[in-house]
Amino acid sequence: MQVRPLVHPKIEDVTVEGILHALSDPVRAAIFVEIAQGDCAKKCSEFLSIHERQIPKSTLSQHFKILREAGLIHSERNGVEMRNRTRCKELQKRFPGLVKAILNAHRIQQEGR
Amino acid sequence: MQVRPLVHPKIEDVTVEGILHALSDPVRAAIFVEIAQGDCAKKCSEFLSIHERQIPKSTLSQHFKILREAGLIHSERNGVEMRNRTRCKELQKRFPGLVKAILNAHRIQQEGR
DNA sequence: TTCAATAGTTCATAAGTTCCGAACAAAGGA
DNA sequence: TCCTTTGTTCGGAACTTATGAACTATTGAA
Repeated sequence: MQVRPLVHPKIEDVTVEGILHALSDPVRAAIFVEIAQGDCAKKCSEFLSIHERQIPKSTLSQHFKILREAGLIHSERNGVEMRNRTRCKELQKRFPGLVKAILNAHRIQQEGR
Repeated sequence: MQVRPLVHPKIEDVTVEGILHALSDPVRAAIFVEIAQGDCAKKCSEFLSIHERQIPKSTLSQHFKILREAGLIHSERNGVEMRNRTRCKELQKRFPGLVKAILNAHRIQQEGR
């Protein structure tokens, strides 16, 4: 086994399909919402438990990979852990209003429970 | 075999996940864009060919089912064919700006080709 | 009323994707 | 060096999606 380098697409290669697919999963959407809300980068292991659900770490690792390769987050290895932050500013330039509308819709849906 | 009645969720049961999943497929996104643009209801068979691609009709039928059950379109049997229109107005009330931002993002992506 | 044509659905299965435990890698500290 | 922590990779099971063949349902013509 060998650990491959992290893949971050160039902003012009980011697709709507990729973004929608990544955020159509409730766990990934919840992770992204949390990363977007916090003002400092989050590490992966903070999400081993989310919304009263335990996520195995191999699954979590895949979720981060999908968010990263969709262009939604930027991940950086920092010693033994990983710092994740959103690419909202770049995304806002490429697809104005998209990420904001999705986050807003998720908030509306949460509130109606 | 038996043909089951069409399922249209109540607008309050429509989820962001469902919408994003439905529109994360390029064929479904293209179908939805076309239905949204036209000012009259479209029938399914108009999409047997889309973006230079031939879609088998069983596949097309599944795509319409997914769009319908995600709450994105309303389908009505009209004689031998089906009339499909979007539920944009209701969706705009439930998740303001969401559908518009997605359609806009798809347009931006199309233009950059 | 019977037949054929048209539009779309269902079913079975093949192909593809996702989930998750076990083994691994990489970095830091004792 | 060895242990701990954090995250990745691998492989198989579980789930989802795509598609051809067979079907239903409606219409119109003979």
